[in-house]
Amino acid sequence: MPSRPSARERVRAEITREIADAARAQLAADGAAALSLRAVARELGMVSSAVYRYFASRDELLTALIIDGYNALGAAIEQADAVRPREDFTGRWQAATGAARDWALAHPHEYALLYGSPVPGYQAPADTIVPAARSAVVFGRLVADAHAAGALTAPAAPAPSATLATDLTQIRDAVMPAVPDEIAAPAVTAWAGVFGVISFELFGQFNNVITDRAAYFAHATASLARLFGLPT
Amino acid sequence: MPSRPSARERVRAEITREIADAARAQLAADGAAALSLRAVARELGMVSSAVYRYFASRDELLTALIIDGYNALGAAIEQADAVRPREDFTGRWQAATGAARDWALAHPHEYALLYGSPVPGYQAPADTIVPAARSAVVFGRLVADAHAAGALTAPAAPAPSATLATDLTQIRDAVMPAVPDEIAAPAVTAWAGVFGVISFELFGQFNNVITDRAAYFAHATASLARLFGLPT
DNA sequence: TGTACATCAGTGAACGCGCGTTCACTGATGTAC
DNA sequence: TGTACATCAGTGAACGCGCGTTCACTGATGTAC
Repeated sequence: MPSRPSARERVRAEITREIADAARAQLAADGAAALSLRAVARELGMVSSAVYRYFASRDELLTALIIDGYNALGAAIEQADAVRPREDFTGRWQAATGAARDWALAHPHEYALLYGSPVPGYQAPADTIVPAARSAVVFGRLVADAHAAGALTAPAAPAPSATLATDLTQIRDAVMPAVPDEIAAPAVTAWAGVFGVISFELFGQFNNVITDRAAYFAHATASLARLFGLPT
Repeated sequence: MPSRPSARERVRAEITREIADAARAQLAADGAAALSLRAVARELGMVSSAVYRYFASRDELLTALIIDGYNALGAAIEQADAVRPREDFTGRWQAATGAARDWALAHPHEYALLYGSPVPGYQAPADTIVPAARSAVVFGRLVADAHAAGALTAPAAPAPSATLATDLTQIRDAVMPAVPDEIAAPAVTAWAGVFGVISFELFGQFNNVITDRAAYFAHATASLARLFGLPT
């Protein structure tokens, strides 16, 4: 492992990136099911077998796209959260959820790859776990910050059962330090709810139902924030 | 249009059903992307071109499966709701949401077809609109009943904006008679949230996060009910 | 600085597969007189 | 009741397509002495 990459290594990294970019463009255009190694190779003027120098299989290429997608979404949410004042918890919530929706609308096929139906025959490897959690980490910190500041009014929600408590302990340790179960549990639900609303919008469930999607989304996230006691 | 179906018509209906059943079995086994007219024909011992006597294209077969899926899910939710006492609104909510989850777990690929990523290249025709709304109708009636009985405490949610109000008027007329905007809006969000939680569970977002899925789901739906003022 | 060898990227052909859809046809089932 | 004709289900071959992956190979780039 040399301290500086050799010329060969730099070229290799460059072409690997080009392949991933071409694949991402194809994903954006036609969706994950239509993603093909041969089409990517064609796009780059390579012969299809050459791609195998860079990715061992179609699944490995797909994994790279999934990781990139989680990171892109996570980065968008992080940035939206970061530009708000730390104590403006409601503003951070609105910014973070809005960024999630904006990213999803801008990258519908990538969003579908991450949060839609699993790709048939594809098994996500362990490398995707950390990137997948990236957006949840931002959100968890927001909840933890708000709770630490005493900004959350304990929600009138049912107390989590004992079995659920062990799951919540893990979640707390990972992303929501010091947040009690009565807040952590509905916080997870609020988070899942946000993605539920985004998916409904993107996957067509709001066709013929909601026309002013942005207004509805703002209202929905404001409602969901109440679940864990954040005033909106 | 004869008053009684002829023998030929009955046979035709029978075989049409057999094709749809075989297609559904294939969908359940491998998912929508892997659904192929040829495989269905093979399964039934027909030649692939014969299927075209019954379905004009693969998309038309897919449409039939989607409609059947919405109807099956809708029927499951209807039935769960129907066996509870009419005034037990909380029980009806738990039963209806639980039935939705149970059906989704029992038919993951069908659920993915209805609520997951859109099938690439497939455009849902108007025939799917009514069946798609079937489960929402059950839920809307539950909310309307609870509101009429005075069982809903007006939720401390933000008032819907003016643009959103026109959408809510339509929704109210269609499925939630007499329910005011301040309740109808968060009710839609609660409904979307339920499917968000189900999708998170089914599509793998809870892997390494939630182990006791049933306990979590019960807690999540209890929380979500609060959004529109239903005590749990 | 120059040569010998090892590494690696990319080629091109091939394997074996499955798909949706069309079309001219055979033969059975129904209908009208 | 019996015959002539129309309707329709199902056949089999074909078209034209694209896919993932393997493999023996050429030729360029890097490395060790």
